[in-house]
Amino acid sequence: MSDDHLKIIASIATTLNFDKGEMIFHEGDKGNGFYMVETGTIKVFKLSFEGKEQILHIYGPGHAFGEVPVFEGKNFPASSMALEKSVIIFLPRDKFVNLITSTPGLGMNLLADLSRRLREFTIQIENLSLKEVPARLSAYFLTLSREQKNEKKIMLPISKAQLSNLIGTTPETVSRVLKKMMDSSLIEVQTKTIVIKDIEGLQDLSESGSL
Amino acid sequence: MSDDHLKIIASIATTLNFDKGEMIFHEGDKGNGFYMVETGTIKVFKLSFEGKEQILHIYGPGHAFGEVPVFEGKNFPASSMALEKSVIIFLPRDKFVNLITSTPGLGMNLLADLSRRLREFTIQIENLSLKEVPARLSAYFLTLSREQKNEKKIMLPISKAQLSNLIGTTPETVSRVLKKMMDSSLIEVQTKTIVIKDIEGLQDLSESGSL
DNA sequence: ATAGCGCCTTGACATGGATCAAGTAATTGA
DNA sequence: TCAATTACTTGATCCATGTCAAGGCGCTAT
Repeated sequence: MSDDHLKIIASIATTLNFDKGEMIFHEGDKGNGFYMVETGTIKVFKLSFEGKEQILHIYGPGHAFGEVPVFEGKNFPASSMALEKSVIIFLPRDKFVNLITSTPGLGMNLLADLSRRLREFTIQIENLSLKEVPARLSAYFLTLSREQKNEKKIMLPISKAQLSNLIGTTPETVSRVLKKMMDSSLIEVQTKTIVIKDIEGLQDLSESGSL
Repeated sequence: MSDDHLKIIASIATTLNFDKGEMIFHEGDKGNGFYMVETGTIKVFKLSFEGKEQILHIYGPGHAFGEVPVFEGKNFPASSMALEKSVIIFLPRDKFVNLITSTPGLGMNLLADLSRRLREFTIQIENLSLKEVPARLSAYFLTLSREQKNEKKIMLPISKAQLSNLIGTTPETVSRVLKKMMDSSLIEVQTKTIVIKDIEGLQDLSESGSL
């Protein structure tokens, strides 16, 4: 979203504070507006009947979320929680809709934003359905490596437990796969830091391979 | 999408014919426009390295698809194939963008459309990650039952092989699970027709249960 | 009709990853 | 800084589902 649009939005929005672990909205709630991360980190996730969690997104500063029900006039398809102390901008539905219709260009930006998210879901579905855990983990590290410019040394922005819920597995499996990746000299792990030792190997693994 | 918008679109679009099995676009192609099914059925899908397929959408008459790259200015994140002889409406990118910017209201409709698709993906991810095959199959039957108004007797719109790719499994597993569902008197299967005998049981199964 | 070809079913087997349980490391807060 | 809580690791076991292989059913076209 452009800076101009951000300023317009900020001027009519309210800010909300959330502590770590606090819920921002629940699946099934009426979608009453539009949210944006100002500081902190949030997750958007689904819980199964038995309490298992699948994370759909992790968003940091500048990211918008929770718009889907605004455009559809329905309720939230997933829940959201602050992963740390966070400041969230909130824009009520009616003001937001006015804004879109009165601001040409903003609509196109939103279309692009939703499209990007559809693309990401496409990849997530592909990963869950067509790839095994080692491939999903490698793909995640490669994504982090691209996002953080420090190509070889990446910082995990979330705990390994959250990571396992993001890639659709368990902490135990993540732990075991990380070990195998170290044994194969693909990476080195130090708590929250991962050093990529063999980026080609990681790329192969993320596409097809097994360990 | 409203009838008015459909008419406007039809007036500047071209129509394309596809035979069963013909590709409409390939993952990675430049997104050069926007498609809509006029007659027939199409699938949007991903292929893994090893050739395994995950179907993302199955669309019939009236459904738009392939817009994501238009808004993003990138390439297709998935491929599309006609599942039967189909007529497809195609609108080139530049004409489409003009149309959106010059037609207030259309943008909001598109936002709603993309939001609906995000919601569907959310459910698909939940299903793949948090539910087992019997739950996914039941959920699919319940969706069909809602879509087709003939509550108890539903018609499979696709082959069981395609169905297995849609719910992220194999024909063998579908076959076995269907058998178990018959043994439990949840459904009756006659080739392409499914009769729901115990809708409550199916609902339980789609949420939590195993057979 | 019936031959032939896909689609579907069934069985035997292999395996990735979940779960349960116990121990170890790392953070947090008083 | 140390205790307490939480996060992570490791091992043993189990199970759902994938894979391979063979057989049967049902369309479609001649």
